[in-house]
Amino acid sequence: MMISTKGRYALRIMVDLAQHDGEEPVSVRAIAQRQDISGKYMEQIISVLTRAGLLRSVRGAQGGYHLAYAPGEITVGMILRATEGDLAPAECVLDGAQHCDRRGACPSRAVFSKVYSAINEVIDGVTLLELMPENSDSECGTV
Amino acid sequence: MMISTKGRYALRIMVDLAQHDGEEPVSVRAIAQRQDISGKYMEQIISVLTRAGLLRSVRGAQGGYHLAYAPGEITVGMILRATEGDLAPAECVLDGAQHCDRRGACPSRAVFSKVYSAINEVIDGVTLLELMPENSDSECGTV
DNA sequence: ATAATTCCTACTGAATTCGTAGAAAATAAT
DNA sequence: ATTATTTTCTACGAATTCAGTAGGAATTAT
Repeated sequence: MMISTKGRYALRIMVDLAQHDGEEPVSVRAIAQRQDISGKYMEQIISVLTRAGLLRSVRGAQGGYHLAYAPGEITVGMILRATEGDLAPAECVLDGAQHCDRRGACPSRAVFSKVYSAINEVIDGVTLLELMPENSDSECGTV
Repeated sequence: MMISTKGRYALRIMVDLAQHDGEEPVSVRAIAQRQDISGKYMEQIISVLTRAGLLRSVRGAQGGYHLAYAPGEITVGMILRATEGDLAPAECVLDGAQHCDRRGACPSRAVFSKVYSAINEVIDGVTLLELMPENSDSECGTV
């Protein structure tokens, strides 16, 4: 179980915003109600997404959030990396094995590297556009 | 960062045992010294691997552990699943979306499913044999 | 018997996760 | 100008997981 609710909520939030792309900014409260997520918790997740540059905010009354890019330009990878951090199965994959001083015995690194690549290929290959229910071919519960 | 030391240690333990395959059983202490891992902690990890059927134990003095199968028949997937649990990015991937009552909005599931498959393909495709340093083409530090 | 070893279970400190809570700052509406 | 709405920031807390430590019971070669 490696992707926490933070990342999963982030995906739902982004899809929700994608569905209101081009309209007026959407408030935290509106998303929270639709998605049935704690508004206060969502606030923090949205703030991460905003700081990561994936969302733009409009402050004040009637304010809210909207996507910083078109749904087709935002990948699942961007969203998950912003909220969950890099999805590397081990540190050595990220830092180029700085502390891999295992006296030659470094069995895991090659596998972890492959896993890392495989994950990234998937999540960087899917955009918000494909995640939107109207474009999705696999409805929930039917598959 | 999703694979904890438990899983990483397990891999090192299994490789260590693979290198002593066919010899007398190897004690926890011996592996702990070679791998520089807390013996007491290793004990718990080894016990998991044993209960999972990947190791056989020999009790009493001069006892220890050895692989339950040939190195070529034990995959990284078996080891990681035994120690880390299933490497599913989300529950819905595992249980067939029992509690996926998201009023139709289930964007994440398809991606998570793909990630899951990609991970499994990698870890089920590598055996202990390939992880052994003498068979490994990518030495630590050189890649 | 004794020493070596697996086996079992409980505990702990630190970190992470999933929120709650409150208040400050900005802004549209009135 | 005041008010209501909304973002923004920061701190706190309960539950869980991680990475070990600790101690002793059971088993067996010597």
